[in-house]
Amino acid sequence: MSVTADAAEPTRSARVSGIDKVERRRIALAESALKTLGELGYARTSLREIANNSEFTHGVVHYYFRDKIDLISYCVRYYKTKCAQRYDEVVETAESADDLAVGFLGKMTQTLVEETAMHRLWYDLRAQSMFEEQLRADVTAIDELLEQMIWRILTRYADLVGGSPAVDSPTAYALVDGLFEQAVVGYAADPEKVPDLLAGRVRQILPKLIAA
Amino acid sequence: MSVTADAAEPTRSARVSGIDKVERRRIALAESALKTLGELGYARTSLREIANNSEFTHGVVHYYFRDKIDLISYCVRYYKTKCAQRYDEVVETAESADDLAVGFLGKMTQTLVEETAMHRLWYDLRAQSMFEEQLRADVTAIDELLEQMIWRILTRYADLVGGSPAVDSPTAYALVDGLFEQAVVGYAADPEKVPDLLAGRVRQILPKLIAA
DNA sequence: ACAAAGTCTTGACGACTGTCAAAAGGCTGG
DNA sequence: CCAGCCTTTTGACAGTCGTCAAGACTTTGT
Repeated sequence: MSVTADAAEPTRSARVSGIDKVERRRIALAESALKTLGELGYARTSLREIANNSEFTHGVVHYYFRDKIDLISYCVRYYKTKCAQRYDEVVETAESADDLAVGFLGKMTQTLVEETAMHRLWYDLRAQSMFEEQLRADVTAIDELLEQMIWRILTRYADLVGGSPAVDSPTAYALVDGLFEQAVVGYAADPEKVPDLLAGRVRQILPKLIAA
Repeated sequence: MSVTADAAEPTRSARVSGIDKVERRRIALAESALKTLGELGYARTSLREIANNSEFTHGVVHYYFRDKIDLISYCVRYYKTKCAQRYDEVVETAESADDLAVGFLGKMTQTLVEETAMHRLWYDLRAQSMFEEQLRADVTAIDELLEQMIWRILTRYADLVGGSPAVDSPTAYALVDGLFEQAVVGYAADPEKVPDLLAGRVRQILPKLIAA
């Protein structure tokens, strides 16, 4: 569906080029919103703050999005299209278990460092979804995407190492995610060491998830 | 330090029985606040809402706590004294690896079911602490406590099984916590199956964390 | 070039927030 | 039993929030 907007639909009979323009505006808004959300977190981010940190006014936000949840929800869906295919290239090009492990861990620490804010926001939103029903659907959708991503890596790893996964897909995801979340939470306190610690720990765990 | 209050200190020359009374009031407020926080989450909980769901008025809250963060922070510290010793009895009384595993998993699923709201709040607060400095210290303190708790269980388990831990303490905690958080997040969607799934998964993982 | 549709700005609204101060009530020591 | 401190209530404040409407501006079809 590619980030379709069942949203505010501001223009009813949009011209052929207009619908693209609207979509572009929405994406621009979303990207700006994501920047602010990543810095302040869900709770402390207001629509006015989002508008302030962008080239738009707060009225525009409500013109392109029905309400706050609609915007956030759109942001989340937009974000997901970017995040879950992060390791796909590594999975496809790796020709040995070590290739895969090194590539995977490299990408992982890279995104931890370069997109810390976005990961913070993700864990924030997942927590918020426990209290706000309207976020639930989008959050679980992303969770499934991430789970599948980890599963692709693990099964490929098993292939290369000549074994098979010793745990099911949700378990594998929960374990890796636990390590990653720990790294995201602790990153602010020690940006130097945390990435390497994470890499080492995941590397240590990976083989344990494979059975001969 | 046992939930000491470097807080509002409302009464300066409190009578000997007065200081207890103040502390009791604080605890009552905190317990009521935790109930509301557990239901609504950190962001959506206001001081007035906390007061409404209690026998006190909103003025009293500010009489016993300097501000909102002071209250939340006190709640968190109060909560931690209850949560981290949950498995201690099991660890001490278990005489076989199976004893320990069964007891541990039992308590774990029990607290998942009976104190879901409190666990939701915990993951919410940990996420918030990434954005709100004032929560950071208390949150990491609890995290360390929980880590030590898991470590006690794992080392005891290793003893009983005649091996030694194959991962370090932070890793073990991150893995188990990942599984538990997954269960907490998913509990609302399927309260029937999630506890058993969690138990099964942890049981599957435990032996993998031990080296001969 | 004109009218219509789309886009954007601005200002306002009601509701809610954390915080505080003034005053009333209650308890205890003398 | 009264004075004085502790506790609580109540009402108000300044600020922020999401939302919306009225109008101005811009683009487009004809």
